[in-house]
Amino acid sequence: MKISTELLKGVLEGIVLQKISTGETYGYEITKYLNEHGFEDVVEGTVYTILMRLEKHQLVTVEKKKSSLGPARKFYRLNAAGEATLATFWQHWAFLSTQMAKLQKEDA
Amino acid sequence: MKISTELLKGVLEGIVLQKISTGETYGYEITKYLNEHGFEDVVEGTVYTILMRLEKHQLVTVEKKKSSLGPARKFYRLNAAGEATLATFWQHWAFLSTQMAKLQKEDA
DNA sequence: TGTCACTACTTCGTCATACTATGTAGTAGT
DNA sequence: ACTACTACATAGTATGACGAAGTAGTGACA
Repeated sequence: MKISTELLKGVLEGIVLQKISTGETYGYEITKYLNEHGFEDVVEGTVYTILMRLEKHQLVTVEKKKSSLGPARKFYRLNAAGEATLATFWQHWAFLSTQMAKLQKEDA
Repeated sequence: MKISTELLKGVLEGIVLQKISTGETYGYEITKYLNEHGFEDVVEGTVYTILMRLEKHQLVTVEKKKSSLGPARKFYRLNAAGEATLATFWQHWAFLSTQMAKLQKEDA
């Protein structure tokens, strides 16, 4: 299913944070992961810009490691600020979901 | 709760469509409604730009009516295209919610 | 009469974010 | 050499929500 790009705004960053929180990972892997979990149309460029942003906002730490099958990978890990941002994200998401569910039932 | 503006992208338009679908209404009323249903910080300017967009995309019909306590109101109603867009919106929302719920549980 | 509060709509400029498109490079297999 | 896959980077574009400001109509009240 092709979700409108606008609907993904703000959401993708949260998903990337979530993915990183489950263990260090890198851009290419995140992209593949998203593509296999309902976000088929998310491309590398999008993921990399998010990762750059996370780094700029100091929510992650980065470590470059050589790979045996291709160029070096940049592994990302959440720091405390990143964990906090992720927690806030889920709170916002939960709140939004709740409100949306209510509005959808309203009247009908 | 103050939801990040980015998270609302695409969502607000859906909510406005939903609200209109429950009976003809106008900008000022929609704004008040949103403010009382979890979207406290949505301002008039935002709602009016959405309404303009809906009209431009021909998803609504508009009818101006005099009011007894203020300037005339522009009442909006969904047409067939609007109903279809609303239905699609809820499908996308449902899909997104489902995926998000899965990702949140993943690993943990 | 003048002022204020509330109702109601409009528009301009700004910002953040996702996407398009393209490019660079390393490794491995043929 | 060529191709495929892995991996990262970035310039430019479009979209949509928001801040801020303005315009108007009505009624209340001093």
